[in-house]
Amino acid sequence: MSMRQKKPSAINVTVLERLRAAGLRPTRQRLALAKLLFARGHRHCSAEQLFNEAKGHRVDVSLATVYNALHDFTAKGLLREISIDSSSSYFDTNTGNHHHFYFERSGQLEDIADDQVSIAALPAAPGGAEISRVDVIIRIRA
Amino acid sequence: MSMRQKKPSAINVTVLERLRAAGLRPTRQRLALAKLLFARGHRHCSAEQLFNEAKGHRVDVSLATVYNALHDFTAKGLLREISIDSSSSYFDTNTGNHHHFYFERSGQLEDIADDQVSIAALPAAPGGAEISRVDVIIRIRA
DNA sequence: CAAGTTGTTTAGAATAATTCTAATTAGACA
DNA sequence: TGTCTAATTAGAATTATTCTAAACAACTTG
Repeated sequence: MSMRQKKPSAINVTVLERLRAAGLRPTRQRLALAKLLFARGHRHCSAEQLFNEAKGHRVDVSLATVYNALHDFTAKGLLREISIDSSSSYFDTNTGNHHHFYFERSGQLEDIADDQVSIAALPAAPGGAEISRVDVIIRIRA
Repeated sequence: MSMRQKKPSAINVTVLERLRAAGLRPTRQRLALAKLLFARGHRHCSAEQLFNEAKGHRVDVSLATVYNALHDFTAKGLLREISIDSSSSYFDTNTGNHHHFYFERSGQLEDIADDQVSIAALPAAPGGAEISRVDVIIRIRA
């Protein structure tokens, strides 16, 4: 009967279902992190950012768990990993086809819808190999 | 009169001139590294790779110097830095407009000439900001 | 619902890439 | 040549990330 016993809200249910559907055990930590990631619209997030956010929300997880969760989510297609800057990588909750603006000054990323960029004349992959994806990054200086 | 006294070859002269033109003091180490980088066609290279190559050629440089030189060369427009993989960055001797194939299996990069990829309908940068460059990376799985 | 199995979490150590520090060395130019 | 200043260096420090091995918790079965 304590306040600690949460009744499952809509967001909790959908997040839980997403984890299960992906074949990931919905543990406390994964649920909490997924909720932070997927609660509202799409977002870009580094491991460190998510870790700090979790701390802010009194979610007690280790940094190792954050890395594990991000990689597990990525492996199951719930996230997409982007590396623009060799100093750290970002995880994008938008896993569909799309591209990015990268603001060099702030290190921020912004999505560009797939249909905003049209690539004509993509060269064939050498040796008929399979293209796993095409990333377009538009770097903004100022 | 010793063998140690090298007479400047064509490549040495051009490399020396390139450094001077870029406003970089042509020190022994920078000359040796630039020679390795620019001797023949374009190439992609990590700091570690260049360091090992230097060792193989009995060029006695520290890893810190390799990093310094690569960053100095990049700052002066002699190289372009690319980060595809958050685990390490590559430096490309081709500083003109062009794009890349990235072979996920081997970690190798291959240039794609600018005219092989045509991007139509680039979105305007938010707030009229200046685009510093557009990178297209085609990832090859197999 | 108790026990067992397996997948997860964790703190902390370990690693890898890169940068920093402070002392030494060496181009440039008078 | 001597002086000035930038470049080099070894090694320590830092940062992002991964590993390790033990503790734990989710699912399953009895």
